[in-house]
Amino acid sequence: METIVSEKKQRILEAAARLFRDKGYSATSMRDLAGAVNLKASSLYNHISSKEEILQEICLANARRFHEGMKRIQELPEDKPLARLEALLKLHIRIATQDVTSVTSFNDEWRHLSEPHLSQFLEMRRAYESFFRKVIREGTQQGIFRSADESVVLYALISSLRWLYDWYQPGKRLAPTDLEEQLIPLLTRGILIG
Amino acid sequence: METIVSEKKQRILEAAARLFRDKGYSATSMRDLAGAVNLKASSLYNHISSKEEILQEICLANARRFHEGMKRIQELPEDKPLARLEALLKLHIRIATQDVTSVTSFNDEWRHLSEPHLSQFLEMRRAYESFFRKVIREGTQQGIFRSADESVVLYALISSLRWLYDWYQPGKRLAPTDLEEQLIPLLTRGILIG
DNA sequence: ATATTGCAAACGAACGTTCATTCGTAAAGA
DNA sequence: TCTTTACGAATGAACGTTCGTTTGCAATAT
Repeated sequence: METIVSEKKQRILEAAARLFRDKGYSATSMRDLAGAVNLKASSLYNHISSKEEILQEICLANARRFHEGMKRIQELPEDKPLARLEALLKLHIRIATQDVTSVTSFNDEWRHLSEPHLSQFLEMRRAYESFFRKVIREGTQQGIFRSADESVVLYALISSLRWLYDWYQPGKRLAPTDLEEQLIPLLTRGILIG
Repeated sequence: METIVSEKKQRILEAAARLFRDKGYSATSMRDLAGAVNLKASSLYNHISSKEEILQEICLANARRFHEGMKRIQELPEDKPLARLEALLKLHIRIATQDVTSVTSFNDEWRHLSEPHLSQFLEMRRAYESFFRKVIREGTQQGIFRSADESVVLYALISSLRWLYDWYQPGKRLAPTDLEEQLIPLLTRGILIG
């Protein structure tokens, strides 16, 4: 039984994501990673071709998640910027809580990618941020959001969710839906008028 | 003319902070750092005793900044939680905009500290967060802040300022005071009642 | 039989750090 | 005034270690 990526490779990727989150990409050695999946370092290369390929796959997988989520949100009506914004926040929260460890690589470790993957990654992120910006701008133009510096609002919102990647522990205290209920009003009230 | 830390050492620390922000602590080599201050790697050791000492000093300097700021805020009256919260946010913004590069080490690279410095650092951070929590709790108890999960509010607020360390560029577009005027209402409206 | 997986051993490169030495300057001794 | 001593700062060479990765071969699974 073979999927696109073998079961063992998947286990390696998941262990790598956890190590990258805890120690960072550069401080994680292939021997560390091998130990985490009960292998020797050399055996890893039966399943992956390089350390950086691991990082690439993790970053790319998350980039795809955001991209697909964005496409779905783009189909929501343009005259309802609040619904679109809430959907964007929900998307963030869902991705972060579903795959806590690997999102850290997506957020912090991407810079260790080398070309051409670095440029590809940055382009995808730029596109995503650009859509996020558009939603904010539309809300402001329609008089629903307070007018404020677009970048400040964008980055404040995005990075207000970053603690999730570091500190959210699945199954403990708060379920993802609880988080949504707490966070989305907290964040949207800041920009909504009235 | 000698200060506690020599002028040259200060230049090394600043170059290190920039490199640590751009590449991370582990990915920054002593040869990288030496090149940034026009020296050879071996020459650095006339001014510092180890790579980790550099990280220690950067992290400790920022921890002190937060600690001192916190002490000043603790003197504000307890029955004005909003003023205290605003002061906390202002403190964050001021520190982040004044020393953009070194705060990144404080936020992201501290984990590469070894004992006993790691424990010392974590204890200082715990104390700071604990005060932040207290301010939030007081505001809620006094009926000024909406009641919500304390941790969610705390971390959402703190990490909503994290983009500053990554992306804020001093002198460009926004002055620190502009940032305060934009950000503080944006963040406080989320938790304020009415 | 053939392909997949695991491992010990080894590779060159890079790492942080140490060392002996050198250079320039400035104080101290004659 | 000239010489000696002292010292901070910089350097190239080298140290031991760890890095990511490759190779050859045995074990296992198909």
